[in-house]
Amino acid sequence: MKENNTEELIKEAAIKVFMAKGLTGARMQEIANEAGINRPMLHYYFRSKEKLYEVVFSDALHEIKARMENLSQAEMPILEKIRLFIEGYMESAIARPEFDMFFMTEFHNNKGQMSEIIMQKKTGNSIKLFLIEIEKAVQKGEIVGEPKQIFLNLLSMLIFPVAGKSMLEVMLDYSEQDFMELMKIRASQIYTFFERAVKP
Amino acid sequence: MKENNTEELIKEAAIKVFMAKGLTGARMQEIANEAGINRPMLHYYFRSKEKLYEVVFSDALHEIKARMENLSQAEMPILEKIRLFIEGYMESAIARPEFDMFFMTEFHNNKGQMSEIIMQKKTGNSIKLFLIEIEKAVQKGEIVGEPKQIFLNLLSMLIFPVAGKSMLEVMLDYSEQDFMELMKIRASQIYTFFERAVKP
DNA sequence: GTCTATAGCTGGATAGAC
DNA sequence: GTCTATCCAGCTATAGAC
Repeated sequence: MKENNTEELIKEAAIKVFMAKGLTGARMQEIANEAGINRPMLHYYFRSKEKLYEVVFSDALHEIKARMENLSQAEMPILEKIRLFIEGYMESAIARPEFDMFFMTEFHNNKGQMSEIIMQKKTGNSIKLFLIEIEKAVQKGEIVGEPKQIFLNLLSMLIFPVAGKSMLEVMLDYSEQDFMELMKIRASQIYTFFERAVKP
Repeated sequence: MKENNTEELIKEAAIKVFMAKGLTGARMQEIANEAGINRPMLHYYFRSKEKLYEVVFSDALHEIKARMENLSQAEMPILEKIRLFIEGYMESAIARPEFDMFFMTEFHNNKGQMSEIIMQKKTGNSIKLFLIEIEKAVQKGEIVGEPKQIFLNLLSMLIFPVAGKSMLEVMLDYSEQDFMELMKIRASQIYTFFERAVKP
């Protein structure tokens, strides 16, 4: 049963290194060290660096997709839906804060390929659906503002502080702990801010 | 006078390639192609890949620093100061949208080194000063909210859409032009949204 | 200053013993 | 399945002619 164990060990190590350094920045030696094994083992289990990366990527995509699909389809006021979405997103983001920056980098370095993947897996649909719901709510007068822009504001407030963790820690002179304190209350803070900004 | 010309040509090409692929992802050959010269010329002018990167980095830092120091020190209502800051930031960001993502990546890959640079150049100070101004304004009752969080919301709305350009274009199925349309009206949209959210 | 040719190294991948 | 030794491609960097 050592198979599963080593394979899992490698994957965890690979997540850590690839998320931190990216595909080109990561070194197979570093992943091997992190996993406490030697380089040839990586190839034994995953054949090549690219293949290993693909596995890590596709696991992460699965989780990010779930994070984005947190919008309830039930009948309820738009602000209540958004409140639930914010809470779901932040909960997931606190558990795996590396993923936000990882995907921003992926899109940046690899726009074409990402576009194909998103189209295939229809991950973009849930986003567009969300936007449409906001448009309807604005038309009905439930909330006020320019739909695309307020949606962009919501996404920004959710994603940026998580993706920009390192940047903020340096700029604001925060420790990892200060940052986590900020994140814990963030869901409710975003909601309050957003609600004030869009309430008629 | 060909010196200046070629040197500038290389720098522009290097900005383009480094910003898109990062230090490890960029290839000297690609920079040479982009500049319309051959590889040895890059070394003739800048000695090494690292040195060339440092030049590009330090130019970009200079501009980003200016972008962040747009907060007027004159006596005026906090919301007016913020309005001017938003406008200044967006104007600069539209001219050089690559820089936002570049620095997020730099901080992410290189937190320790970035921390040293920021401390030396005191770029962090203007950020902290901004935060203090917001704290004062909240105390005086000019605006309402948790200072750190509303500041974070403002930064998010400014930086994320620019840094996440590629991500948003794919997710929302936007062309480069759709995106630019969105950005043009963004400064005033952010201000309106922010004002509604923090006005007592 | 600009080019061609080439040295030299880093790091991914594999052969083969155990 | 795991390790040591080794190969080889890709890339940075430089020597040297013009």
